[in-house]
Amino acid sequence: MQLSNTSKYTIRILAYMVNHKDTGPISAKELSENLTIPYKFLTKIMTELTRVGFITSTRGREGGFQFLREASKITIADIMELFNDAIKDEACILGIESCNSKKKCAMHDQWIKSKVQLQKMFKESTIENIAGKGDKI
Amino acid sequence: MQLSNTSKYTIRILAYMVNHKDTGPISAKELSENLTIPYKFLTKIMTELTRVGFITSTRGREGGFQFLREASKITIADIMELFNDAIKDEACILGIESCNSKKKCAMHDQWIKSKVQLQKMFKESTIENIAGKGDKI
DNA sequence: ATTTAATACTACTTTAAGGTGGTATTAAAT
DNA sequence: ATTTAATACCACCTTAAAGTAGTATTAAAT
Repeated sequence: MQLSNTSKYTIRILAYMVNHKDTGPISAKELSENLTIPYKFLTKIMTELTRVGFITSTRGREGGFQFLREASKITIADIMELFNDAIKDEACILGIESCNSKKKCAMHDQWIKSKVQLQKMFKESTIENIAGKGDKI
Repeated sequence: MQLSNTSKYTIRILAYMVNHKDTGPISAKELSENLTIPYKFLTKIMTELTRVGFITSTRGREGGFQFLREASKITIADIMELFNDAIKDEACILGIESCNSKKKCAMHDQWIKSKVQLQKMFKESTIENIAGKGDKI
């Protein structure tokens, strides 16, 4: 019952990028060192984030990554979606295919309540608005 | 962001057992067939549930499994705990070791709210009280 | 006693996530 | 032109969860 490492890393990466967006492209090296994320794994993530258009990359010396989509338009839910980590509407907590409001699993009602609240939270949390919060850790 | 298959299976198994507790021991075969859980994987789970004292087993013909601990004393949180699936109090959603109320990660406040609600839900849901609910699916 | 139907145990295979290594490509700085 | 510091790509390794296979043990029914 937790996020994938890939989603966790991505959130921290993008939040870091918001907090350092004035000084030109940010390199994978800087991100890896400051966020203690394995370099090679991080570059794989960055390439993917570039591919889907969250960020752009500039190759070569002085290159790195910058936002393409506005940070206020990227939600935690978007990131979870990207890495197949999302809580889908139809997802049954007991993994039952045919579970829905007409034919419920044993935990349906409890779970619906929690699920809606979680989904809302993840959807309302944008990279922009979390980046300012929290301490530098 | 979901339960492990092992936890999902266990919840369904124990709920089924509550709903069929009058007719003596329930065999792994019956559980496997009625819940469409792979037989061999299910027996592994049953052995574990026996080992930790949720249920007892009787070997040999006419044998099977029965509750040892009362179903009203087994919560979803207990099951998640057993299979290393629990949402621990100190668990940071971004996976940061040193994250706590004094030194917060960027998502700390949002997550705390959801986390508390989830933990409460899982703790208050006992096998006994979910077993009666839902449709037979 | 033997058969049958059950659990228990041990070891293996498969799958997906997480992580690593090496090389090609790119572009600024020299 | 060459060096240097960056991303991109491709293939591999590791780990843990999920699932499978075979055999030993147990006890009721015959």
